[in-house]
Amino acid sequence: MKKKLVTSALPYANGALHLGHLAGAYLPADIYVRYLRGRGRDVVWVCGSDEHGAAITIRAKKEGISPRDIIDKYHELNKGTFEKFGISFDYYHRTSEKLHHETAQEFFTKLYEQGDQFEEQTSKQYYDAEFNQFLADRYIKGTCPDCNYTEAYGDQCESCGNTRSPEELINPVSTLSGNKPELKETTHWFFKLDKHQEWLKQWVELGMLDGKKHHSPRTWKNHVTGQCMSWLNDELLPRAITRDLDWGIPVPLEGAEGKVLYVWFDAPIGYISATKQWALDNGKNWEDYWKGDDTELVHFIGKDNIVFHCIIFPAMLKAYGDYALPVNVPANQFLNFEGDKFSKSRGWGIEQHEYLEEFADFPNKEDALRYALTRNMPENKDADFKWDEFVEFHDKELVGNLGNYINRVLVLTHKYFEGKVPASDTNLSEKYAEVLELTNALAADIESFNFKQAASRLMEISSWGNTYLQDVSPWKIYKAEPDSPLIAECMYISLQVVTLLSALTEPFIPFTSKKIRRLLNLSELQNGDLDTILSDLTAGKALIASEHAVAQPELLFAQINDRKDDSRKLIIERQKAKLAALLALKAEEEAAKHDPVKPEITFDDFTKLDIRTGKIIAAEPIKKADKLLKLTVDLGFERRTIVSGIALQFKPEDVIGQEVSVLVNLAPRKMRGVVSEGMILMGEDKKGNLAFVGAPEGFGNGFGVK
RNA sequence: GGCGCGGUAGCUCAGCUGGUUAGAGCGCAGGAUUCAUAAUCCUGAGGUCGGCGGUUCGGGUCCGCCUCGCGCUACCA
Repeated sequence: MKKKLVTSALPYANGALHLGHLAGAYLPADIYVRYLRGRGRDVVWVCGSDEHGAAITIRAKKEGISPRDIIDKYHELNKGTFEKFGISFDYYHRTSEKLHHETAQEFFTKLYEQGDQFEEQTSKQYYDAEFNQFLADRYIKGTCPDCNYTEAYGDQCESCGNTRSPEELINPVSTLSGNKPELKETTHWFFKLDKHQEWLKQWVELGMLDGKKHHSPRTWKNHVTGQCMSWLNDELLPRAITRDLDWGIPVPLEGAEGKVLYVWFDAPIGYISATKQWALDNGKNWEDYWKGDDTELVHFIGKDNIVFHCIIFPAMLKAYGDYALPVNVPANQFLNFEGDKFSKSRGWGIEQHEYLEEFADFPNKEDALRYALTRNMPENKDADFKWDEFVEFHDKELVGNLGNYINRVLVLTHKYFEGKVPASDTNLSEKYAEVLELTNALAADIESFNFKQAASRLMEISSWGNTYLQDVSPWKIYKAEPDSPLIAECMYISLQVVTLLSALTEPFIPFTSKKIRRLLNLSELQNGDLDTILSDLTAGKALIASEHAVAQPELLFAQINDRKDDSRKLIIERQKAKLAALLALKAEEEAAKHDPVKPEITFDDFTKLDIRTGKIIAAEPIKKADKLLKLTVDLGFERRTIVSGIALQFKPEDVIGQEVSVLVNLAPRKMRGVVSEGMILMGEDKKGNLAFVGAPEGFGNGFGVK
């Protein structure tokens, strides 16, 4: 069996993680790795904090603390929270470590020395003269040309959500000095991704690498292959891998002072440095897990990371040479929260550590959440986390099905056999048949990354147990014939199934698994134990021996909708009340929202605008543009072609004859190949509905609007 | 406009390379049972598999067109 190297996306050490993150890249990996350990596989699972990038330095500046303060805080928080949820990384590293800096620099240097992997490009970028430094996109603020939001960043406007580039911003300002930045030339290194396009395509589409079969593409998820192919069928472009910034990994070249590796270049190398550190601490050789034919790499990520992990990082690894490429990248889609995206700024959703605090008095809260997230994992499409579903999974499946089953078996064992596993000469192979089939299916589900289905198999197994108990009904037999061997047989088999469940639950709900082991009075599971149990099951052997004494029954889960104790229910009610309050607040804000009044201008400014009345006399759609209409406007003294972004709301035939106001002295601009000579004035309401602003019918064309 | 993913019972979702009467859980209706946390077990009702057309002996499953949802991307002077 080959070694396995498993990675989970490195969390950015600039904030806490929410439930969606857990369900996306950490919980599935944990299930997978725990399972592999149980099967006795040689597996290493690494992760760590991603601690570079401009977002961290900007935040530090804003809060008057150092970047180090921020990354230390969130590294500790995220690491600790993962531990509390039983997320069992072998190593949780951080990219600010010296070992990582060295590893990333060495990686860069080796590619650089090959001569044909990188190219230098010089371009003009904004520069802050006072601080003597180039400005990363995030360091530039200005007015968004789309929505007039005055605090838009150079890479994105947080008000309208559109992506930006710094040059588009109106009145750009450096966030460092507050001055207007100047454009200045700077040189950066670009990774020539285009060089790798051909083999990448072969690799993703056919699973072929260097003329050999590397993996079966059918085992990859549709949306993963799909997104990769949409990139690979297009033209890949060289990507900048350096930035002008003072926080990060210095570019290890002469004359590259003030430049660092771009975070996305250094972050995935974090998987390598984490493995190195783990190997150092455990007396292993990291290269055994990264290089050669005896190892398999699997990346667990969210869908936003697909391109990095399936195209860019593999290209980097291949360019370096020797490294194994991932055999699968089981990216999950996104988890929403009660119908909307998780959003820290809007307070929508719940973070992992918040959950632990809010549910402090909820018994088995870790497994309750792990289970709910697993059963509703966004494996192939976006999913929605709802408290009602959380309650349902908990009370119906964990309590009613699994917990109840185990309790029934233990109670009956004590009732009829003084807490000892009875003896029986039944044919286990025969009795195991259906359970074995379900168990094999569960294992296959995990190995093919179908964790949602695998979790439901657990329920099928305990459901089989419940049905079996019901079919035999030992309590009925007991009334007529207390010494019947059928009772012993039934309990003997049921105890085997409970023992099996103690191991099968481990990857999913490890805290519960541990409890079940304790109730059965069996030792804690070790690596490889699951494998032994599965082969015993296959061979029809006993998993728990006759005469073995089990512990006193104890409930594994406390029902939420409990008639006698509403404490758990109240916790859920509190969460729901929070949601209702947020929704009310949202509606209120929505109603009160209005665009801020723009900065004052002079009358002279106003008179520069030449606005005239006009009438649309022709209109036609523009090819390959959803939102644009090509309009011909009669201004009385001339006719003009004007391109207007109204096609989503107005059909060409509806606007002909429309009276409009036109800004006529606006500089012409070409859009989708059509030159627009002016702008039609439109009113726009909160929902984006548009209305023409024009003189009444018959007013006449070409008159000034003042 | 381009690209990707999805549209299957009231709800949440499974259905691999096409093959007999389309499945599960929850919910609903009826029944059984009392070992068990009002838990469990059985039975039942419910779907023209988004729409139209095509390939095929046969299509939820393949192809084309259309439509709706989500995401990325271009365009909103």
